Amino acid sequence: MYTESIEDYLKAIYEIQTENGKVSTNSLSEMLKVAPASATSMIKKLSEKKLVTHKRYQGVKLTKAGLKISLEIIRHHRLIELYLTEALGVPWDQVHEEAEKWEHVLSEDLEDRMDAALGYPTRDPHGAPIPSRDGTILELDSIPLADLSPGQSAVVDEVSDHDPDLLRYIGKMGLYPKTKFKVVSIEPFSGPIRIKVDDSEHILGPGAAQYIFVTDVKGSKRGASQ
Amino acid sequence: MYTESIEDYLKAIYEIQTENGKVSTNSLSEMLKVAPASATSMIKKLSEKKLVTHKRYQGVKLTKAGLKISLEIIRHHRLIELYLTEALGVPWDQVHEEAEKWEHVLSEDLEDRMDAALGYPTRDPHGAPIPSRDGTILELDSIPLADLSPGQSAVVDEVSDHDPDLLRYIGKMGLYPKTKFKVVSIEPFSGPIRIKVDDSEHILGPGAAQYIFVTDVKGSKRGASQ
DNA sequence: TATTATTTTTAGATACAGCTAAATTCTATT
DNA sequence: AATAGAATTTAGCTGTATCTAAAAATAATA
Repeated sequence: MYTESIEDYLKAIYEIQTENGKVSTNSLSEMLKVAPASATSMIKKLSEKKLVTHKRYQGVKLTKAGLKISLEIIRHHRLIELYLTEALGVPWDQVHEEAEKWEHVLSEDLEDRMDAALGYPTRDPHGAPIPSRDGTILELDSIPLADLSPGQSAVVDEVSDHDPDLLRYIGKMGLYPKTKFKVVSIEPFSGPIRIKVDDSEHILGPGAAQYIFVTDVKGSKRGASQ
Repeated sequence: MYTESIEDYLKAIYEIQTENGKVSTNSLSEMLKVAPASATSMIKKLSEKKLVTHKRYQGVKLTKAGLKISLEIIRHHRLIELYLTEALGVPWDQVHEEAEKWEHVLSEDLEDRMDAALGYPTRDPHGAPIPSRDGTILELDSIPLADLSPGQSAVVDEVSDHDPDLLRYIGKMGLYPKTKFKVVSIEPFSGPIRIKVDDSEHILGPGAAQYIFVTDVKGSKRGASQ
């Protein structure tokens, strides 16, 4: 077994790798809220344990072994998030924080029990795919809501789970995963977006629209505002 | 918030205090499986934080503040044990180990949700009382099964939860808390005990009978074998 | 290209919680 | 009361994960 800290780093590396491609020392230190020097020394340790490859001054990349572990932790995290909402009614903006602690202490046995109790789910409450036990994960091809054009309709696929305020904001509009909506208008220059959900209209800040990913886009695409 | 280690020590001190009275450095080091010197240095730290009182070479005692924290952790532990058996079907010999890890990461909010989901229970799966949120705990006056006399009947009140093998052994005989049984015979000199549970007879080693606590004793008491 | 700015790494320190070995204090026995 | 044995404490060391400050390497800009 690895330390909690090692697990946190591996998970962070996976997430940065997936979202941004390159994983720099700084990006890690920011995500984990530690000093850059701390990230450097942990990278060294991970590298010695063959969990990441690292060329000095050139970022890190997960090895096969490192990827496996990070997906295990992410599986824990997402199963727990879903379990907490389904079984204990925890609001979706709180489950991330709880799961951050629980993911490190979940036994294989309990993982299986939760999985079964939830009916072997594939998505967490924010729409993020839950990796399978053997370490495969669904690749999403959803796009930011901000990229849609007026008149288009789409279905919410996933929302970012890091900011509870954002989640409450999104929740207030009912924009949960699998919710269908239509774009009424988009003001240019990253202006507000008017959307219609279930016949009620909402105005969405572009900051939020960046973190809502959608799929099943229908309707003609007009020139997107840069 | 206190470290996991501090919480473990406080919990151990409470348990030893309750079972044995005096809490020595050695008893702590044994229960927590650390070297005596490690216990000494932690005792020093707890003393500085006013969580225990300590006179050199004379054992420790929880302060009011220390007692409060230890009961909080024990509440977590026992709620989690019950939750895992009730909600996820974890066998009663496994819940202790899981709870040892979970107790440290349970938020107040989740504590309340589990409590409510379980219907505000007062006992854990082993019959141990669950402290209330405000830090009160039921004092049990049950006695070891080993102290009963042939012919007496009683009800299982609590069983020790530390040894999974023992729990499986007890479980095989159906001696769960609230189970009524009758003592058929007790061989002298700490010999085996014959008991009748639901019309089926079992033989119980005296080692086990020491860790099963009973209440509601009925029938005449004959001279107990020393 | 030379210089500045940014990023990353090294060096050295701190806190935590554990360890062993040796010294101290208490308890029990002769 | 003296002493042997057990319990406890002190002293000093280890490993993990963090930090700050300074040095080195890379990237950006004049």
